[in-house]
Order: sequence, then structure tokens, then C-alpha cells
Amino acid sequence: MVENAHHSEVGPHRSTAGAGGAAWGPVSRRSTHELVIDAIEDQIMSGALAVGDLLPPERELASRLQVSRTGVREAIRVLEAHGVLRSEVGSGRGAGTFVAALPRAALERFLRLHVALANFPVHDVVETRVLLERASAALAAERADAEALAELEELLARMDRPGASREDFNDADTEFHVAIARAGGNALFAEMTGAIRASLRAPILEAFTKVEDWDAMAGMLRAQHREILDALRARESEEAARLTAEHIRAAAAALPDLPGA
Amino acid sequence: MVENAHHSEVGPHRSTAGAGGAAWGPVSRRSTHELVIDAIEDQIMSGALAVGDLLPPERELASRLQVSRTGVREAIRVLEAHGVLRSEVGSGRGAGTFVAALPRAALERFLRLHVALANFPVHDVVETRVLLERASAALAAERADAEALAELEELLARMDRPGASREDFNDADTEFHVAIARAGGNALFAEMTGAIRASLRAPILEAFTKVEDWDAMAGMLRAQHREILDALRARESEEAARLTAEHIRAAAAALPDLPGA
DNA sequence: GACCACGGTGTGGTCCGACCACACTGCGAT
DNA sequence: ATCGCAGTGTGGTCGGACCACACCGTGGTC
Repeated sequence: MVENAHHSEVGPHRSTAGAGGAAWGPVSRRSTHELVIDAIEDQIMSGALAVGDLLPPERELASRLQVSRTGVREAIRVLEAHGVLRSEVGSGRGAGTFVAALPRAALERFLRLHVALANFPVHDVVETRVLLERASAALAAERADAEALAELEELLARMDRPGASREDFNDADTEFHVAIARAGGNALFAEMTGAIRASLRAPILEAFTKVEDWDAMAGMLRAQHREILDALRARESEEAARLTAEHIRAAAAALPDLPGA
Repeated sequence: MVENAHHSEVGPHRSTAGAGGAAWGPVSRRSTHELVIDAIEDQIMSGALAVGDLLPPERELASRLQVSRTGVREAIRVLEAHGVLRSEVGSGRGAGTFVAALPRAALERFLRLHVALANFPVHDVVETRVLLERASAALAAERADAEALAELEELLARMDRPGASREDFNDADTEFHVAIARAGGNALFAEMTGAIRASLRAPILEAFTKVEDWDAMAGMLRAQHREILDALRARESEEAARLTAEHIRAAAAALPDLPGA
């Protein structure tokens, strides 16, 4: 024989039962894992949890919040998907679930999926790149120190290597743009620039294979990067911004096979 | 007595066992739910799943992929957090898990959390707003139709209502900016503009309560909105962009209590 | 005394089977 | 033709079990 009352008390679902009264507020339809998310989010909002902090073990959190471990785990998955948590197995030091700062991977998957679903046309994404990188270049022209300029120089050298595959070339290209965004000093600009490039990596590489005159293409990109770096060295903000915008639009125009272009 | 082999066959964990050979590739350390994410993502990337499509039931998906329902559910949670899936209970028409297009809520939580964790300084977010809305205003000046202009006019009227609370005022303010972004035609600009405003809603309302001369503040914002709308009507792109940037920076400067400012 | 092997312990990872709430479906009584 | 209600399939939740892993302390060995 099976017992009927699986849960002895209130149970997980709020009831709409009751009669007679008035002024019905909409009952909380939030699911368990959303309630757990709210609980964790509250701790973050209040500053009680900061980057690097360790959360209680899943079993303990479940017990404290009076929900199942499943609900806790689903909440952790969501925050993990946002790049806010990170889980490590094992015991001691490095084990457990931590507050993290990994926005890049989260933004990348987000953009990749929504571009694939055509919620964000590629053209719109490219225009966002133009805005962000224009601004980053202008900032970098004012702020870039010797170390940052040296890194950019080295990335240019990586693109110059004759034996480099198109994949290596593209990765160095990407790192060049992200390095400029970092040098500009705006964290959101930099993360979005990196995420946009990463989310477009596969289609860009696909389009690269269809380029007929690769040497001409690579030469153009190399020359434009060189011009941008020269403008940064010369601290010419306006010029750096203009060259960057031109460069991105030219590259996008040279790869017309990007879906949605 | 308990049976030892809980799983009859391969089991969930890939073994590193084996001897003698060479050329060890790194074994796939991806967790089950990540493999499920990849499977769903592949379907989206290949175009087999588009917005509005229905996924198989969780139990069937688990059976097909040879994983537990838990793994499937955690994967769905992640994609749901990205605004890519949406689950509804029940039976028939509206029930099941669908491919959705809800990037706004995903971006909003993402920004809210990372701003709270100080991964994105408020100043950097405000500067991003300036970039996006400058560009949107310029586009809207070229493209806005009569309907869009009428909507903006009505939002202005909502901000003019004498009895409006500061919350109502702010919400109309937000909708005004988002409507301009939508009128500009760039989907990513519009979603990000909306998400940034939404993620800053609580701190803005908090700062509003501390404003001494509210009438002066509201008057300034109203006047600036009016100027922007006039520029849009006159199709003056440059002017609309300039006024928008000034407006945002002025509003941010008038609310110096935003954390991180 | 220094070292190492090994079992204990606590963490997240995975799975299973059950039950609940819900919304539609269709059959049967009226 | 209409209505009521049991049936069915969906996601939502739960508890419990086991696995893989990394650490840590103990105790034996050299």
C-alpha cells in the first residue's frame, strides 16, 4: 500500500484555495529553483556574497531553504550559466561552489544562440562591434601604456607569421581587438567585444575557407591593424576610432557569406 | 542486500582505464547536462530548431540521449536562463518546452548580477548606454514612422501627469528610451538598452528618493526628452544623438548616489 | 624522525522512481 | 447539443541512493 500524503505539510505548491474574501493578489507562481535563485541573488545584491566566496554545500543549502537538492542544483546551474557561480568537486580548498566572475562564456553562448535563432541579425551585431570598438580604440589611444602596446605589437607579429593557418590568423586577429578593448579600460566594452568575436568565430572561419585571394585578404587586414596600432601610439583618438570602424566594416563586407549579412 | 552495479553498462563517467597504448587525448570532462546542452544547441545551430518549435518531452529526450531526466532538466534550465527555451506545464497546445526568444530577461539578470559583483562598474554600463542610445537616436531620426512618434508622444504625456509617482515616472522614462531604440531598428541595441535600464531600475529608484528638488529634476528630464523627440521629428540625426548623449550623462550626474559612480 | 600507503570524509555529479499540479481530451450521461 | 468528469500526458518536485574525486589524518615502514 502506498501512502497518499507524500509531503506531510504545506507541500511545494501554493494553493489558491479559500473563499469569501476580496483583493486577490496574484499568488507567487515562481518555481522552487527560482526561489532558490532569488535567495542566492539576494545574498549577492546585499554584498553578503562577493567574488571568490564559497557557498554552503548543496545538501546544507537545500536543508536550510527547505527545498530538495534538485531545486538547489537547478538554481546553481542557472547562475553558473550566467557566469556568476562555478562548481568544483572534491574536498577541501578548491572544492565546493564559488561566486565567480566569468561573464565572457555566458555572453558568448547567449549571443551565439540568439544570432542562430535570428533574434539578432548579424548586421546588428556587427554594428554593435563598431560602436564598442570605436569607443575602445579612442579610449585606448589616450590610455594605453607601453606594456599594452607591446602586446599589440606581438599579436601583429603573430598575424605576420607566414606558416600560420587561417584559424591561427583569426585567433590573433581576435586577440588584437580584445586587447585594444581591454586597454581602453571599460570592462563591459571588453567583455562584449570578446564575446561577440567568440560567438562569430565559427561562421568567420567558415567564411574564411571560401575566400579566393587569401593573401590579399590577409594583407588588407594586416595593413589596417598596423594603421590602427600606429594611431594608438600617436595618441590620435579620432583617427584610431575612424580606422577601427572602417576596418570592421571592410572585414564584414569582405565576408559576405556570413549568414544574415 | 544491495546490488553493486547500479548502472548495467557504460555508466555516466568516462573511464581513463586502459594500458599500453600512446597518444592520450584529453577525455571529455564535460558533465552530462553540458552534453545535453550541446545536443540541443546543435539542433538550433543547424536550423533544425527555430523559435516556436516544440522540444520532445523531457522523459523522451532523456531516453533518446541515454541520460537521466535530471540531466535533461538541468540543460533546459541553462537554456531557459539564456532566454532560449521556455517551459509550460499541462497538456496539449501550450504545454511542453519551446524554443523562445526572450533575451531581455536573460540580459537583465546577467547585467544586474555582474554589476552587483562589481565586475562591471556602473560608469562602464552608463557609457555603454550612451553608445547604444546615441546610435539608436540617430537611426530613429532617419527611420521613425508616425506610429513610433505617436507612441513617444504618449510616453511623454505619461511623464507629464502631475499625480505620477517617481516609480511611474521612471518607468515611462525607461519606455521612452527603449521605444527610441526599437524605432532605430537594431534589435541588439534595443534589447541591451532595455536590459541596462531594467538592471539599473532598483538603484535608480533608490537614488530618486534622495533627490531634494524633485520638481526641478523631473522638469529637466521632461525638457530633455521633449528636445530629443523634436529632433527626431525634424529628422536631425546628429542633433538627436548629441541631445541623447547629453541627456544620459546629465541624468547620471544628477544621481551621484548610484553605487560605483 | 621522515616518509608513504591507505582508509575516512565531505564535496559535487548522476541516476532512479515516485508523486504532484496542471491543462487539455474525449467519452458518457443528461 | 450540452455538460461533467475521468483519463492522459506534460513539466515540477522530492528523497534517496550511488559514483568519482580530492583532501586529510592515521599509522606503519624505513
